Amino acid sequence: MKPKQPTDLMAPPERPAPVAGAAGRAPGVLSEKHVARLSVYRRLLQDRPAGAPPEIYSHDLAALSRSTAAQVRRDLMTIGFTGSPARGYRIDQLIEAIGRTLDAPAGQGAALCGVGNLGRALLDYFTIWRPQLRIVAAFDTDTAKTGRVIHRCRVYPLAELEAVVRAQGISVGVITVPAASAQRVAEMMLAAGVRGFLNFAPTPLHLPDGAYVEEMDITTSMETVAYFARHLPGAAATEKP
Amino acid sequence: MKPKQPTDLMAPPERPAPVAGAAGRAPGVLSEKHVARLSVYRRLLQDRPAGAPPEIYSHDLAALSRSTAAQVRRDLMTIGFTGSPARGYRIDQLIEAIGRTLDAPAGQGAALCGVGNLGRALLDYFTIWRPQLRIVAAFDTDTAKTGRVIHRCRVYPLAELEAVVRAQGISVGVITVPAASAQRVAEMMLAAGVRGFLNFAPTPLHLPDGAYVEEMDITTSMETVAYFARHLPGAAATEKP
DNA sequence: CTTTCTTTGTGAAATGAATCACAATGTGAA
DNA sequence: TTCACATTGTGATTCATTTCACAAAGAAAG
Ligand SMILES: NC(=O)c1ccc[n+]([C@@H]2O[C@H](COP(=O)([O-])OP(=O)(O)OC[C@H]3O[C@@H](n4cnc5c(N)ncnc54)[C@H](O)[C@@H]3O)[C@@H](O)[C@H]2O)c1
Ligand SMILES: NC(=O)c1ccc[n+]([C@@H]2O[C@H](COP(=O)([O-])OP(=O)(O)OC[C@H]3O[C@@H](n4cnc5c(N)ncnc54)[C@H](O)[C@@H]3O)[C@@H](O)[C@H]2O)c1
Repeated sequence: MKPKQPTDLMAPPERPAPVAGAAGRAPGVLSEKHVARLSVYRRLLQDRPAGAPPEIYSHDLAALSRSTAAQVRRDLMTIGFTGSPARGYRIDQLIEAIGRTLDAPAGQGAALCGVGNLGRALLDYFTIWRPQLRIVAAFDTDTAKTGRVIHRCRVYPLAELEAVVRAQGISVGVITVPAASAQRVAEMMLAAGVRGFLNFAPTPLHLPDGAYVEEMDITTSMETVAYFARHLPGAAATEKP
Repeated sequence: MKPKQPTDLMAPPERPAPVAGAAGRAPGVLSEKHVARLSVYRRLLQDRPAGAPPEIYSHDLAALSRSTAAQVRRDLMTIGFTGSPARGYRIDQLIEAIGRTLDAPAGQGAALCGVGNLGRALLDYFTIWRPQLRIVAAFDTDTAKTGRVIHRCRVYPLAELEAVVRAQGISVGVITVPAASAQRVAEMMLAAGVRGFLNFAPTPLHLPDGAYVEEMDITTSMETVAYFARHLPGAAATEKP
């Protein structure tokens, strides 16, 4: 009946507890929500049609991104970007300012582990990607897949992970291996110097502080959507009457 | 200089504003966060090894799911599930209780639109899926893909969407078409009766209240991970010195 | 030049979510 | 049977995020 963790001899009762991907942010570092919204703003602004005006108001950017005008202004405030009351925000400058915050000046490399159905789709998707953040190496245990180049990305055997990650200074890892291997592969990447993880396997990763993990849990997202499809205001619930 | 939205003649200044997928929840309906965590709890409990004990403590479930014991207890409280102070929570009963909350008693059908790289990977992934929530139809404009059966799922031409969705009472839509088509395809699905959307296209969908949308923005997730890989406490930032 | 707009930037307030902390519970050991 | 103790359930509290609301700015019209 003893608990696994015997009430931590001399620490306060309940665990310090990780909230999001990693431990509490350092000062001056944005929150996950801010970063995510800035990423969306930038993409929407970059995707604008050619003839569009060179400025934009907070409420127009809000409408594009399903946000609110106040939220947009707050977000831009956090990166110290200012506009003019009469003309709004300069789009080209805003894109650049977001880039200064989000992008690594010298670029950043990512590695993908598990070149299966999903891994190949992602490799394809990210080839058409800006040089600031690219998948520069892939790894798999299947010898039918290693040694080849898929979607311009070389696929290495897993044994070479440490060497390749170190040599290329890769800091981001994308995990698309079966659930049973995800934890082990993540630890290998961490040991090789990877600091940020995007995990598609349906198992939460357990990594120490000093690693940031984002769970892309498609199963949970699907279940969430299904739940709200039934519980929306005015939904007669898809249940037998 | 006139704004697109002329300060809403008689509504309060700034828009009511959608926060998450849809409008404010009805009373008695869980929050997105609660639903997402419950989904994770259930999957972790179902995936337990055979010999594991039939009960679990909040702090053990918390450790599995990267949550906290207090959080777990709160979540179970919201669905009215109770355990015993001495033995914890009965796992079989808990799985069932979560199912009563998350699953539609009569099952729920989903449709996938866009059978490309990502769409095929998802079809494959969701074939091995419990009957409570299944992808029962796929749609594409490419005649090379329609008429066939991929991963046990029939692929229909887009023109048949309305008829098939209505006939099968499909309530969930998965969007994996190119960004330029996403909004149009979503509107078709909505018109046919789909209420919940999982959008993989890198453009936010604009649907009226009465639809729930979850954006699976892989690009943004990737940029977020890259950002925190550089800004973790103790990260020397991947920038040239 | 002055008036009339609309918008920005931002303290202050409101809302929402996570955490704390502890009384109540009940089990197993003595 | 009684004691000791780890865990549950939950009100209260803290923390984070969003929204409100308004002073300040500046362009256009008269
Ligand atoms: N396919 C999807 O749409 C989808 C959706 C959500 C989640 N996922 C998850 O993503 C992961 C991959 O899915 P998939 O459909 O691509 O599976 P898959 O079986 O097609 O691909 C897995 C790949 O990983 C490789 N692999 C296995 N063990 C490995 C190891 N230890 N190191 C390196 N490579 C290894 C295999 O050789 C294979 O190429 C799974 O965890 C799955 O649950 C997939
Ligand atoms: N591949 C990935 O890993 C990935 C990652 C993130 C986001 N996405 C997004 O998901 C979407 C699909 O990506 P993909 O790589 O599978 O692209 P893809 O080009 O391989 O597939 C697109 C499919 O949609 C079909 N299609 C096109 N227009 C259609 C329409 N109006 N109605 C129905 N079907 C239509 C095409 O025939 C094709 O089969 C894109 O929006 C992409 O940006 C993909």
